[in-house]
Amino acid sequence: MDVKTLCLGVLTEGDQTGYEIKHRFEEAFNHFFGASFGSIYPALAELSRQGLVSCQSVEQTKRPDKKVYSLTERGRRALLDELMTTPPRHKVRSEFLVLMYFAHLLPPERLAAIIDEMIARWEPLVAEIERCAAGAGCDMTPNPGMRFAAGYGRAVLGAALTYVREHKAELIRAVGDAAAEPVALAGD
Amino acid sequence: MDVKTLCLGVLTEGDQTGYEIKHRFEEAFNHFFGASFGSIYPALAELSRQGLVSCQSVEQTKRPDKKVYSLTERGRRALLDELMTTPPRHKVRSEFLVLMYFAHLLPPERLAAIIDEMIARWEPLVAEIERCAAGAGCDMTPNPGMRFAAGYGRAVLGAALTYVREHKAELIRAVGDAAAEPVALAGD
DNA sequence: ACCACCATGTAAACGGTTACATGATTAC
DNA sequence: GTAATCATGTAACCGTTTACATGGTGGT
Repeated sequence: MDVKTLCLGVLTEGDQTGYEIKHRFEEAFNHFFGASFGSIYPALAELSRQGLVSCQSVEQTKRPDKKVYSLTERGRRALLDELMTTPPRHKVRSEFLVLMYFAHLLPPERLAAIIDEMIARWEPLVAEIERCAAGAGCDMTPNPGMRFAAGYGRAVLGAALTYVREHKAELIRAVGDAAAEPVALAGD
Repeated sequence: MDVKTLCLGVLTEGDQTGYEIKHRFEEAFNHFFGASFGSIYPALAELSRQGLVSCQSVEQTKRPDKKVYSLTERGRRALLDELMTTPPRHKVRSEFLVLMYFAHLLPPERLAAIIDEMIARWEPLVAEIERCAAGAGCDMTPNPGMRFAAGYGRAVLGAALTYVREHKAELIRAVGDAAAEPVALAGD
C-alpha cells in the first residue's frame, strides 16, 4: 500500500485537486500516514495514466490550471481490491526513542529539551485528531472507520503523553545519579 | 539518524558481529526501529571505512569468518555528536489504520480478521518488551534509558491493545448498520 | 527430509523526501 | 516587507527492503 492507494481512498470522499488531497492527508491521516507533494502529484499522474482516476482541468487566471480528480469505476475496484488484500502493517520509526534509549550518554538538559519538544508536538496533534473525529474538514458525518482511527490516535497519543510526562523527572534523575556514581567513587 | 548511528549505539554495549547486532536490534529496538541484514552489513562496512569502528576477523571452520566490530574513540565521539544534534522525530506508518479508516468499504469478516491479527502480533511484542526491560539479552543491568523506552512501548502498546479490543465489536456493528440502512430504505 | 541457526555479503528495485522552479493574492 | 495561501510539477538523492548467493551444523 502506498500513496497511490491513499489518494484513491481520499477520492471516495469526493472529487479533489492534488492540493486539496494533500490537506486532507494532513487532517485525516496525520498521525499514521505522511505524504508530501513530491509523492502525491506523481501518484495522481500515475493513477490517471492507469485510468483509475479521471481528471478535468479548471482554468484559473494567473495560476496553474486546477486539476480536479475523480475516482473512476476501475479505480474504485482497484481500491477495494487493495483494501481486501494488503496485510495490516504498522511501523514505528522513532528517533525520539533511540535518543531516550541512549539517555545515559546525554546531559540532563538535552533530555529535558527532547521530552518537552515531544510533548509540545503531541499536544496539538491530539487536539487536531479530536477536531477531525468530530467531523471537521470533511463534509459527511464522520463514518465509523474515521472515528475508530481517530479514537485510536487519541488513546495511543494520550498514553504516550501521560507516560513521558510521568517519567521525565525519573529518567533525568536516574541518569544524573548514574553519572554521579563513578565520580563519587573516584573522589573517595 | 540512520542504521549506522544505531550500530554505533549498539556497540557501546560491547563488541559484536553484524549478525549479533541484528539480533540486538530485534530485542532492544523492535517496537521503534527496524533494520534488516541488507542495511546493517553495508552500514558496518561504511563505518569501518570511516574509522568509526574497528573490525577483527575471527576464523571459523566451514563458515564465513566472523567479523567482530568495536567502537573506536572517533566512533564514540561521532555517536555522541549525533545524539546531541538529531531532532527527535517520531513517525508512524500504519496500513492497519488506513484499513480501519476505510472500514465502511470492507466486509465485517475482513475487519474482524485484521483486528485479530493486530492483537495477535502486539500481544507477544508486549511480552518481549517486558522481558527486555527486565534485562534479558543484555549483560548489564538495564540502564535508565532502556527502561524508559521499554516502559513507553509497554504503555503505548498496552493502550493500543486495550483500544482495539474494546472497540472491535462497536466498529463492526456500526459498519454493518451503515451498510444495512440504504438496503432498508430501498426495501421500503 | 526439512527447517532453523549461524554468518556474510551484493545489487536491483522501490518509495519517499527534499529542494527547486514559477508566480499572483491577501493579510499582518 | 514578510509570510501564508493557492497551485502544479520535476529530479536528484536517500535509505531501506527484498531477493539472491553460499554452505555447514544440529535438532525433530
